[in-house]
Amino acid sequence: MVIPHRIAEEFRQNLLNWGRNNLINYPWRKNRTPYRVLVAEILLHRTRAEQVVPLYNSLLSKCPNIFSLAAMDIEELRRLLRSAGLRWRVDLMHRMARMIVDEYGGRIPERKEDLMELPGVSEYIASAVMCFAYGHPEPLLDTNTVRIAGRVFDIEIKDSSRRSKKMRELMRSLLDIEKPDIFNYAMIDFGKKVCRKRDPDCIICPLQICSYRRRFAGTLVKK
DNA sequence: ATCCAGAGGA
DNA sequence: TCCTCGGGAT
Repeated sequence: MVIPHRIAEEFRQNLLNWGRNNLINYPWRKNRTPYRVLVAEILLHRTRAEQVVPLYNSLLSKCPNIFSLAAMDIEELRRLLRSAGLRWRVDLMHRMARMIVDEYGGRIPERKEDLMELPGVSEYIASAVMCFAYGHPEPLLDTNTVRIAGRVFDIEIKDSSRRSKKMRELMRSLLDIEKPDIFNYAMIDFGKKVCRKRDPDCIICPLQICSYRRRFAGTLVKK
């Protein structure tokens, strides 16, 4: 699935323009050190962002850097993050912190291959750190961004599409090379606020080339 | 009941 | 290329 350059550019500019006034101001978007981005992305793993905010703040006050996280008592860490569920994720995060201290002297790797060697870190979290912390133009495939691409370009989306290489190349062709972080934030927030999974707000959608919109509008008229 | 800024294991 | 993990919000 190749998107014509002009269509991709139009999509890119429309999305960036929407993001200009609609990006959400999460705490992990303010001071984007590699450690803070990494911790946030792990907490955001299959967990709603609004639910992560208080946990992220309390975790960072307890563990302001990778060394304090690696030295943190595992039981205390489990208690701190209990309400987020996915308890095994806490153990992976702790193992990850110790590995970064032991093998990288406490510096978060800047190579994607190195990041993906860390426990609990795979394609998405590695790409997020590369983009948001280090400024590299990596596309992000998550539940929001894949859904948007599927609707806008009329591609059938399965749960496995997040790991699809073709979908990744499509997302890369849409990505804004100059502002990859803003583009990815805009994609995530647009998927959350407008192009929602349930009840998408097609009325205010600034993107004009979506086939899903036409189908949805049709059902609205019938009603 | 369904879904959530996915990753690990089979 | 399947499936499971998890508490919490809607």
